[in-house]
Order: sequence, then structure tokens, then C-alpha cells
Amino acid sequence: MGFSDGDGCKRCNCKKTKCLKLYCDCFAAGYYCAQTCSCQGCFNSPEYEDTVLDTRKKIVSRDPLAFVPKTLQRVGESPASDVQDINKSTPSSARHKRGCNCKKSMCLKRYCECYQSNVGCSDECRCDGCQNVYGKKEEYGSHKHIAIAEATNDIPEISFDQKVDTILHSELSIPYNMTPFTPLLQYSDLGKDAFHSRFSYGRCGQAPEADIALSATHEKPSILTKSSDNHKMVGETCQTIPDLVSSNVQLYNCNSKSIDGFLPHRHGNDSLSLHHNPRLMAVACLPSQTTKVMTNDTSCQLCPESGSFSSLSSRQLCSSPITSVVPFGENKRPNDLDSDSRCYNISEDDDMPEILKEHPISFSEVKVRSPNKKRVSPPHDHFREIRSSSSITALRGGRRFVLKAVPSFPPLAPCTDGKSSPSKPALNSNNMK
DNA sequence: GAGTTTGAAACT
DNA sequence: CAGTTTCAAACTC
Repeated sequence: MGFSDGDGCKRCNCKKTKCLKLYCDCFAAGYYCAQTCSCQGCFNSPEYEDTVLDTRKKIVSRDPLAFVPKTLQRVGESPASDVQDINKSTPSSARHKRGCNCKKSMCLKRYCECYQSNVGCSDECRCDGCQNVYGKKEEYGSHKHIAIAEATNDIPEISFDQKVDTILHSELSIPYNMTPFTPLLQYSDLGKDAFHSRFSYGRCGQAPEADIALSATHEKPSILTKSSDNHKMVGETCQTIPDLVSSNVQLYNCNSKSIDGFLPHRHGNDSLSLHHNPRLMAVACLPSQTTKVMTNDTSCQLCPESGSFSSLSSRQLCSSPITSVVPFGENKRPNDLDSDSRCYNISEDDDMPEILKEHPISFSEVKVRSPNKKRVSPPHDHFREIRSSSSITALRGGRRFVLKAVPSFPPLAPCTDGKSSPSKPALNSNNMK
């Protein structure tokens, strides 16, 4: 359970776990421990990057959603409304990714993860006597289903684009005041060009940049980092994902050689936005043909109003474990995007790879592993949405959309005062393995 | 600040 | 996979 100081960094007090388990808030949040942590025998520092990475891999192999932000934006509600007053408002449109399991606290204390995240309980919660002031689970259950219905073809007056937008919005919207989150930006050129991109790597507000290059596609991505410190993990991390998750959702940059248009632009110390609003569209893809780009401690938000991605400071974020398939068709049909629209049009992909035309993917292939039987959330509902929305594809020449859930696996973002002291415990492999 | 309670995470 | 243990944060005094 986290506590943080003003700069948004977690502070932990771990004594036994060496800050290498999810008990440790710093570790769980994707941060290295800070000097101000009171932890003992901490291994969660850049010094032990390899150990940290190993541990993270193991945890993710057990629970692909382990490092996913804890709260999700709800369908059909603008996060902007939640942002009006970060300190006072209730992000009523958010919910905890797995729900809580409170028995005694009635979801009225910070023992409750929902309450702690300032979100209401949902029907995914298994809490007893829920009195969550941000919303009792019964209230949210009905709300969600309404929202899902809105995202489907069941409501004929909603346009195709609106439906897509609804889905994208629901998955990408990021309420404030949530768990820090590192977005997973994924890219597929579907066997075409490799691309280069930059992403920032933050230390709770600072953002040393790393250059990465990805090679596509039928293999695990090869990600080269060219950065000053601690960035190797990003590549390693990304490589683990395809093995760990049977499904994923990706951002695609179709036909592009760079995603510069998606580069985060930093405003001040820890506020980022992604400009240039590359046109987005959902495409079909084969899971094996994906390459992933992971950004760091900034999160991307698909802003319905501006039609652009933006990124929020790590402390202000939460996001979904599910991301929509959102390719960047920078050279295609510029008119597809309404200039001021909330919607991203789904384009016909003229140069859609043959393999995609010949091997349509059914939703039966979409699955989300949830090793933690107790609370894996995912995506039943999301996939209901998606499944429903998939009927949309019939409207557009039989295009199939495969939206797969991918666990966010945020690269560690050491706090500004992240530990790098020499007084670290000696690395003992016995402790780590 | 010490002790207790709580529920998530980890383990069996 | 259900039950149990461990853990660290939240809470109380």
C-alpha cells in the first residue's frame, strides 16, 4: 500500500522482501526505491537492475497483469470530468482492475485497494458489506453493462466511428490521481520497415531519453537501447512479453518508418504529451507479427476531445491493462480523421498484408491469462465489447479487428532520488532465485 | 513508536 | 485451485 511524498514517488518500508515483490509499492509501481524509503536490504535499485528484471519477469509469468495499473477508466465517461478537481473529485468512471476482496473494512479504509485508488467498487469486487464512498459495487455493476451496450452495434444510431472511439476511449482514458503507469506502446509494421523511436525514461519526473530501434516481426522484437542508464531493461522487458501473454493489444504504426508523431513531448518536469496526432486506426494483425515499444514512466492518453494522444505525469495516471489496437496510418487517408472529432476512423487498409486477409483471426483466439484466479479482471467485459464491436468490421469490408489484452509491464522508473547508494546488500543469488 | 488489523501477494 | 502463510501498509492506541 503506497504512500508517496509530494513528488509522487513511492516510499516503502519493506523489511523482508528486499523490495522485489509486489508487496513493495515501489517495485509494484515500477519504480526503483528512493533514498527516502525505509526499506531494508533493498534490491530494487539500478544497481541490481538484472535482479529486478529477473524478478519482474517471474512475477509477470505468474500474473501477466501484475504490473498493470490498478485502475481502469470506465466506458463512456470522459476522464476529463474526473480531472476537474484531482484532489477532491471521485473518479467515478474508474474502477479497480481486479476489484478488492475486503471483508472487514467495508471498503472504507485504505486497506481497500479500490478506496485507496479513489475508485468505486465494481461487480468484480468480492468485498463484503461494501460501503465504498466512491461507489458501491452494486452501483457499478449496472453502470458498466450500460456502457458496454453503448459500445456495441445494439445501438444503431451510434456510428461506427463512435463505437470505435468508445472502445478506444474506454481503454485508453486515464483518470488522474491513479497508480503510476508506464504505457506499452506497441508497434507492428507487419513485416515491413523497422523503425526508430525515442521514448523518455523517467525518474519520477526526470526523463533521460533513450533511443530504441526495433526490428520487426516474426521474431521477438529486438530492441536496442541507446541511453545513459538503466535502459537495457526496457528491451529485455519487451522481449519477455510475447512469451508471457497469450494476447495483446497494440498500437500500430502502419506503413510508417517512425512514430515521431507519437513521441512524447515533455512539458516541464514530468508532464508529457504526444503531439502530431497520428491518425489512428484499428487493424487486424497476427499476434506473432508484432513488435513492441515500451515507453517509460509516462502514459499515453487518447484524448477524445483533441483526437490526440497525450501523456500524463506518472503520478496522475492509471490505465487499462488493455489497450486498443491503434495503428498510425500516417500516410493514409488523412481525411479519415475528423479534424475535431472524438473519433478515430477505422480505415480500410489498402496494403493490408495478405496474411491478414488470408488468415483472419477469430475472437476465439483472444484470451487473457489470469493466473491469479481470484482477481483477474480482464477482459471478459472488454472482450464482450470488442466482440460486439467486431461486428463493426463487417461494415467495412470484412476487416477483422483483433484487440488483445496485453499486460503493461512498466519499465522501472527510478525515483529522482532513487537509491544508488553503495551500501547495498551484496547480491546474493540465493536470495533472488 | 509499538502493537494490531487488514487484505494483497505468495506459497503449498 | 482452495486454503494457508507471509508481508507491508494502514490503522489504533
